[in-house]
Amino acid sequence: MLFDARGREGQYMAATIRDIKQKTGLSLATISKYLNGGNVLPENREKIEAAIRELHYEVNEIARGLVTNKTNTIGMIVYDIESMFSGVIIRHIGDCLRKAGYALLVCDSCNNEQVENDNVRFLLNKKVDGIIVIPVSGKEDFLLQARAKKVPVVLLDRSFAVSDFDCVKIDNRTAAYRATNYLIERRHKKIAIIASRVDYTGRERYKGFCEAMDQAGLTVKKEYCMLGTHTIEFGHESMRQLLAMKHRPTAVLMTNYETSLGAVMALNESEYDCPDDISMMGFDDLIMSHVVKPKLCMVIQPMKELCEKAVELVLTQIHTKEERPPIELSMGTALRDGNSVKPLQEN
Amino acid sequence: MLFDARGREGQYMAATIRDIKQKTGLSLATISKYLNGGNVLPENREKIEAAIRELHYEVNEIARGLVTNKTNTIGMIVYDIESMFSGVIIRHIGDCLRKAGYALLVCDSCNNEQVENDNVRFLLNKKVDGIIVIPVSGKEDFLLQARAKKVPVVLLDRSFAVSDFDCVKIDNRTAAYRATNYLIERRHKKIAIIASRVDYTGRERYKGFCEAMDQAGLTVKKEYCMLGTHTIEFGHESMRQLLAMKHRPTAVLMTNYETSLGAVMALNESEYDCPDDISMMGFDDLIMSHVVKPKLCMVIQPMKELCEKAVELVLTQIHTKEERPPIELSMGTALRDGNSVKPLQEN
DNA sequence: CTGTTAGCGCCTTCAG
DNA sequence: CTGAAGGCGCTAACAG
Repeated sequence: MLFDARGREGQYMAATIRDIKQKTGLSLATISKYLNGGNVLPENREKIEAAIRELHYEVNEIARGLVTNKTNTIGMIVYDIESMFSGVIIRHIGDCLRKAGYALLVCDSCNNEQVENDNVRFLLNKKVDGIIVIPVSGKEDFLLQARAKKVPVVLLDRSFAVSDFDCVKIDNRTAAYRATNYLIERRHKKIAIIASRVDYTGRERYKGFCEAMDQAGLTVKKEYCMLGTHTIEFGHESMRQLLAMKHRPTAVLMTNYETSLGAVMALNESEYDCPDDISMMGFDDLIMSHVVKPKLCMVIQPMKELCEKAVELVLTQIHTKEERPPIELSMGTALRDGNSVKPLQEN
Repeated sequence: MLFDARGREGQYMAATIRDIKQKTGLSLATISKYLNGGNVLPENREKIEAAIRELHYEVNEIARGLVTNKTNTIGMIVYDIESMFSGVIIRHIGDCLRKAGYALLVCDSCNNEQVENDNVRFLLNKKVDGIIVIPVSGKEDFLLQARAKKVPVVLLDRSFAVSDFDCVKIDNRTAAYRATNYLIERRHKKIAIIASRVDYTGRERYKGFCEAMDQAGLTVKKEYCMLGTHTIEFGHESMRQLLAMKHRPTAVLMTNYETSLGAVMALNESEYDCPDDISMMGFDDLIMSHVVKPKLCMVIQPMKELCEKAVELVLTQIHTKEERPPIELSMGTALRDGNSVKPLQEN
């Protein structure tokens, strides 16, 4: 049995502010003030610091949080932790937050709205100061609990049709519009698209695609529009179907990372060659474009900037008490060249 | 200004156990007991449940944790959140934990020992009940703080040379040994290896490689041994160098996911073809093998089982107070066939 | 089964 | 600048 300075018994008890009170003879208030950066007489400061070293004292953030109602922690909810997209985002968000003196708490929604909902509860329970979220779908109900508790929320990458929350994303419609135009300019007419119909982002990209086609006087063939889930599987199956068609498209636009991956897989398993048999244009460069041969043409999102802005938004929400209307930031994208699109001849 | 039942004022105050005491006329103890699943008179239970609904009461886990000294939360520290390997692990760990009624708190070490160290502190501050960690390197110093506080720790995938902590991993030496043999059986003699010298795991795999070579009477050429960091960049640069050699190896063994990725990238950028010009064998199937052409031969780790065991180990540590010597679990691997290894002719 | 009384570890008024 | 007292929200003994 161990007994500490206060005569408590147990396996292990961390030193508390009281232990250092006992050691220094100072009052709790003085010590607390020191811990929070207040002014203390030099000799007292000495004493306190010595005691802290000696007792290996560390502030109990839980107890502190209980009274201050702050944790200096931001929660992040990603739709799918297995997606490389999530990994990159988390890395950037974490970096920004660290610099700002905040910690990050990550949750995985497993592409499941129920889990997503639980995640918000969990973070709220952990009393995070704010939440950054890449939602699973287009429904924002699960965020209402945060709103009710006045916890700042920022949407990242995927927003909702009409949203009441701060949001940082790319201009999805324009991005898809330009990517489609890139194909059209190279004389492609039979263009297919693989997009998510689950999230708002996917639907926006689909619209950009249609706009570009319409504007070029090209008809959007219904069987060329593969609208489904935001998954590798869907990308794979869609590409498989497209390749099996009697009238194969000459080009395919994959509008997110997962479906891009799946489509490439399907192509590799087939007897067809890119770009000779079919041209491909992807979304989101995450290493994969370098691993795959030929190098994919892709729409590039400014990941780091997106994250910086998202962090900036939560932190300002936290530091300004007054309510303000939600801010929606829309950033531009770039088109990165590759060898996966073959210019067709004038027919 | 809002005033709640107790006359407090402020922007927003969650209902507390006291509010429901006021509403029901019951004592704190009774309510607390109800909340913790104790037996309460039916009529009182009614009252309490009504009050909870009415006030939207939710337990404040922070306050609860302060007194129980438990959080029902496990911390997980991964060496690099951008690695798909991390994503897959986190998903599985999260699933297991959820089923067991525990929450997961994820930290990214950014491949940086300093950050790794901070992460442990962070988790300890958050009073997690246990920690599962995939370490950055072979040093275990950063875990001593956890040990000092008697917080259970389990190492996953990467262990240390001599470790004092529970650990779940694969039999790295045998895995590499078999992979090498696979190449040797196909008459390869000039075999190169790309491995990490940073972590214990990498060094073990290197040993397995050497053993197989020795046993087959083949010499391990020094310039064929690329030992460096566990990164895409290193894999890329190593493969570049190997391909540029006058006496190119006929086969390359990439001993982890990151270097496998990098090596494939380098190959794609080169004028060489796999398996005609060079054969390749990778580690860790994470979709990539399907995206890459030709399909890679790979060593497959039982990811799900690894995670299940890791969770099992932390939870038992948590639930049994007695100290016991550390357990080290070593699981077997499988070799998955592909088209990336060309059998050579009898020379 | 219920109520009372102490804390958990810390911060924050207020006097001095 | 310092000290004493009260409370954050909840649980854990005890009595009854």
